[in-house]
Amino acid sequence: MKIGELAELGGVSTKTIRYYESIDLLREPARTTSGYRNYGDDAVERLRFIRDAQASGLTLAEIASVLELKEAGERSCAHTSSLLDRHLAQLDEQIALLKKSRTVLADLAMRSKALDPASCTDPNRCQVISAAEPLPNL
Amino acid sequence: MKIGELAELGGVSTKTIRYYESIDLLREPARTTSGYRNYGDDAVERLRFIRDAQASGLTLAEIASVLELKEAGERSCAHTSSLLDRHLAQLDEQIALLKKSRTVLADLAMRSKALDPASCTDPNRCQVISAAEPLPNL
DNA sequence: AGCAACCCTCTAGCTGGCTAGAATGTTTTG
DNA sequence: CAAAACATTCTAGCCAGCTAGAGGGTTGCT
Repeated sequence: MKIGELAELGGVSTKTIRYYESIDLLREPARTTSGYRNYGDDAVERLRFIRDAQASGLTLAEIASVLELKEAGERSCAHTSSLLDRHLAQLDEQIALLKKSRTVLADLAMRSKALDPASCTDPNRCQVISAAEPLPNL
Repeated sequence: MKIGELAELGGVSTKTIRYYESIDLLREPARTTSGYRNYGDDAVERLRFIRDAQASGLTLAEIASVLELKEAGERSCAHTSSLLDRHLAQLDEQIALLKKSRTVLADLAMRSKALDPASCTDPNRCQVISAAEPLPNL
């Protein structure tokens, strides 16, 4: 199958496929005599795996490492599992941070509505924002 | 005050200050005869305002627009207020998305531990990941 | 006079995940 | 047999927010 068909089946663009190849996420496929990439059916599987793994929050680099391990004959799911665990922890952290931000931001928004605009005179300061606690880094 | 001192007081690097100037977030300061940037005390306020606003989740572009309005003599906090409201909505959306992702990811992680590794043989697929629902885009 | 610590401008690169376009070659369809 | 639809490689750019380095000049102290 040619790159266009693979792109169609995998739900990505041909450019994306070539890009994936360039970062060694997809192996170089066979070529036709005229130089066109010629994929087998397994390429669709692999592409979909990438898409699903990406949707699970793994970066392309991480996906590459999973695929590499699998290609090397690694039978265990431990690597994938630990990646997932790590992402779960990150996700929790992120959610906590966002919630904290939300609290502060909601506070700011309320304050901005209660303030007297006429008292807002300093061009380098904003009462709404300056008066608030700084948020944790996102 | 010279750039190094301002950087120190503002908690950023001198490179960052020059960068902010390059994107018109900071105005061009006066210069000494030898060409050094020479800041007044208000620069510290402005830099801190930028930092605080950034911590509130505003992008540098948005901060620039707030500062621009203030410089133009805008007395009302309406702009800032609406920016904050918009960010609040975005934040809520983001949190909801992350929570959804978290649920799916936790499910995946559990599944990966319950699976029999020996049955994981297809180098292009991973039972853990392929079996799951795709997550919403992050 | 020498040296460190500061400052200047300018260009280029980083992160991640692509996307766009130029210039060219091939395959398929009518 | 011509046109369209596909394919190729290559270079360059996007987003945001910086950071690094080259190759200089200035300031302040001894």
